[in-house]
Amino acid sequence: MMKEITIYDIADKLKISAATVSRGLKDHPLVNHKTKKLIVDAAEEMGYRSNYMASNLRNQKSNVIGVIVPRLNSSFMSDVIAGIEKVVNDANYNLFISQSLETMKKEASNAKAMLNNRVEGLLVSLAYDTADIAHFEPFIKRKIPLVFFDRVFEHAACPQIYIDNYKAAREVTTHLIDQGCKRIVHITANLLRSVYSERFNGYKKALEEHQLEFDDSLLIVNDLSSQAGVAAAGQILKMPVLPDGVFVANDLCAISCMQTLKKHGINIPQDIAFAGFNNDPTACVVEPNLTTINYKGYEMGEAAAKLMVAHLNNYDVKQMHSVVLRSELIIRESSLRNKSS
Amino acid sequence: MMKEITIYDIADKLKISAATVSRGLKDHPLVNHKTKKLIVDAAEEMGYRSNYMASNLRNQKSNVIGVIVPRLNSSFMSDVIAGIEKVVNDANYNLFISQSLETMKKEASNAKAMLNNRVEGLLVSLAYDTADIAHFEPFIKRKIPLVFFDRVFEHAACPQIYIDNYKAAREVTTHLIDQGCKRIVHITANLLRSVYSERFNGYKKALEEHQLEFDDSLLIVNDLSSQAGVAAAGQILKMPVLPDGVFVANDLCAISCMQTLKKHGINIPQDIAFAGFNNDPTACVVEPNLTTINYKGYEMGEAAAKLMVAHLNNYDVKQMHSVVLRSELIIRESSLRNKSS
DNA sequence: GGAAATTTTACAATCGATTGTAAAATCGCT
DNA sequence: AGCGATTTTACAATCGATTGTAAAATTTCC
Repeated sequence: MMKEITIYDIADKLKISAATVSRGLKDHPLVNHKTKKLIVDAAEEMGYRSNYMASNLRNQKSNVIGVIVPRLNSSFMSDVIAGIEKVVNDANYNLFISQSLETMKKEASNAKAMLNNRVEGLLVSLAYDTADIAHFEPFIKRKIPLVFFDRVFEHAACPQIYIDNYKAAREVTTHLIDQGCKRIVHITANLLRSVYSERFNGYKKALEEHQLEFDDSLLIVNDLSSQAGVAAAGQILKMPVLPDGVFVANDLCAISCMQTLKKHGINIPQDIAFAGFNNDPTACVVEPNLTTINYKGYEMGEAAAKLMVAHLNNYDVKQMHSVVLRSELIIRESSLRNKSS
Repeated sequence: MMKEITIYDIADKLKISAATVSRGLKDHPLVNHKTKKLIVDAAEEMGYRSNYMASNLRNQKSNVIGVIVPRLNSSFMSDVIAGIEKVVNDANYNLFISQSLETMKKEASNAKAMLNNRVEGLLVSLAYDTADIAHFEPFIKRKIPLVFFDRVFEHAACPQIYIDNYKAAREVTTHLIDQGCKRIVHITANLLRSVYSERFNGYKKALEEHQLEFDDSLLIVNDLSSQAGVAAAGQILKMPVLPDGVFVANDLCAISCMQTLKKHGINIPQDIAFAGFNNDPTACVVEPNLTTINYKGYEMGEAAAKLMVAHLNNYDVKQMHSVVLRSELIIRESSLRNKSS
C-alpha cells in the first residue's frame, strides 16, 4: 500500500506548520500568496489528496445525501435517480443509494444505516407496506432534512415532491368515460400509499361526476407487476359482464394486462379501452399505443434534490414547501374509440 | 441541533473508560459480560449512534464502494445498479454512485472525487469516448480494486465482467443469414468501446463464414439513441438497394428504427428482418417482437459487486479472474421468416 | 492468608484536518 | 532606530473511535 501524503508531510517539506498548509490549500486569507503557491505546488508534486474522513470528522459533516427508494430498476425510478445524481453531484455532495425492495423492514434498516453514516439529508420514496414513519423519527428529531418524493407521507417537518395523482386519475377516468366507457375496472396497488389512494379517489370522483356508480367488484388491488397484469386479465375475463374500460395505476401492469386480453381475442380499444400511468418507454411501443399519464421522473429527481440542497445550504429557511409537479394526460390509441374526437 | 452521544458520555455515565465502552459495543472478548450488557443498555437508552466518520478515520477505511456508469437511466444500467446495490448492501458497504454522462471528462472528474473520498473499490462501465484510462491510474497505483463491467477496458490489474459480445453478435448474424438475409445492415456505436467492436467483429465473422462480403456502406455508426434509430431508418430507405436484414447493437435504437421503417411501408420481417441487443422490456412488447440477445443486467451487477467484495475481503487473492457471463439469442417474430424453422 | 495466574479495565497515543489564539515577523512612519 | 500597526505563521486543542500495553482487580490454589 502506497503511503498517503498528509498536510504534515507537506509542512515538513516546506518547513512550515501544518495549520498553514491546511489554510493555504483552501485559499484562506490568512496565508501569504507566495506561501500559498509553494504549498499548492508541493501538494501537487507530492501527490497529496485531502483526507475527507479526517476533514469530515473535524467538520462534523459527511457531505453525503442519502436516497432510499423501493426499487432502482424501474424506468421511472432510474430517471428519478439520474435527476437526483445530477443535482447532488453538481452541488458537490455524494449520494448513498439503497433500495427497500418494497418492504418497510428493509426501509427501516436502510434508514438506520443512513443515520449512522451521518447523511446530511435523506430523500425517500416509501415502500408498498410502510404504514408509519417511526423509523424516520430520528432524522426529524435531529433536524436532518427529510424529503419525500412520489410515494410521500404527510408530516409537518417533511417537504414532499409529487404530482397531483387525484387530478390525473380523474382526468384519465373522465377521458375513458368520454370515450363511452361505462364499466371501468381500476387496477391499483396498496391503498395505503397515497399515490394509489389518490388515484383511486380521482377515479371514483370522475365516475361520480358522470353519474356512474362505483362498483367495488371492478377494483383490483395487486402489486402492479407484470405478472399481476396477466392475473388481472384472467380476473377480468371471468367477470360476468365484461368491463369496457380499464384504468391501471402503472404502465407495466397495464401493458401485460392489455396484451393478455388481446391474446384472448378482446379488441382494444373497441371492446375494452385501456389507460395506464407513468408513460414508460413501453407505452408508445405497445400496440395499440397506451394512453397514460406522463410525468417525468428525471424532473422529479431534480426537484427533490434541489430542494434538499437548498435546505442544506440554509437550514433556517423553514418554508419547506411541498412541490407539486406537472403531469399530463397523453391520449393514444389504446383508449381512442371515436377517432373524430 | 441535538447533542450526539459519544462513547465518552457512556463512559462517564458508567464510570468506565471509553476504551472499554468501545470494546464492549463491538463484543470484544476483553470485556466482561456484565459490563458489556451495561454498556449496550446505556448506549441504547442514551440514544447513542456510532460515528462512522471517527471510526473510518481511525480505521483508515471508508466502507464505501464507488460506481461510475455512463447513465443511470437505461433499463439495462438500472438493473445493473440494482444488482450492485443488493450485494454491496448485504456486505455492509455503502455505494457512491455517479454518472459520466458518456463523456470521458466527467468520468475523470468523478473518478477523482471517488479517489478523494477514499472509496475502497471502484466499479466502472466506461463512457462512449473514453480512449484511455489514465484517469484511473491513481487507483491502480494505490492498489484500490478497480473492476470494469460491460464497457470494459483491458488492463492487467483490472478484472472485467462482460459477456461474449463477439459470440453473441456472430450468433445473431448467423441467425439472420439462416433466415435468408444477404444484405445485413449493422448499426452500432463508437467502435472504440470493445462491446461494440466485438459485436462488429462477430457480425463480420458470421458474414465471412457464409461467404458474404462485408460491405462497409452497410455499417452505420451512431450513438444508438432512439433518435439515431429514426435517422438510421432514413439512411436505410435511401440506400440504392434495400437491405434485407438489420442487426442493431441495442434494442432502443433497433426498435425506433424498425418502427420508422414500418411506418414507411416496409414489412418486418418479410422485407427486412430485425435483431437487437439487450432484451429491453420493450423488445417483447413492440410488434413484431424483437429478436435480441438477452443478458441480464441484474446478474452482471451482482457479479461485479461480488467480485469487488471478494477482493476487498482478501486483497492478496491476486487471481483476479475476469468473468464472462452467459448471454443467449432470443428469437422473436422480427426476424422469423420461415415459421417452420 | 498470600503469591501467582488470570481476568478486567484504564491510560494514552493515533488517525488527519481544522481553527482560535498567541507569538513572531514584517512593514510603515516619525 | 524604535514603536505601533499589520501581516504571517505556529501552537495546541479538538473531532470520536480504536488499540497496544500497563495497571488494577479478581480468582485460584497451596
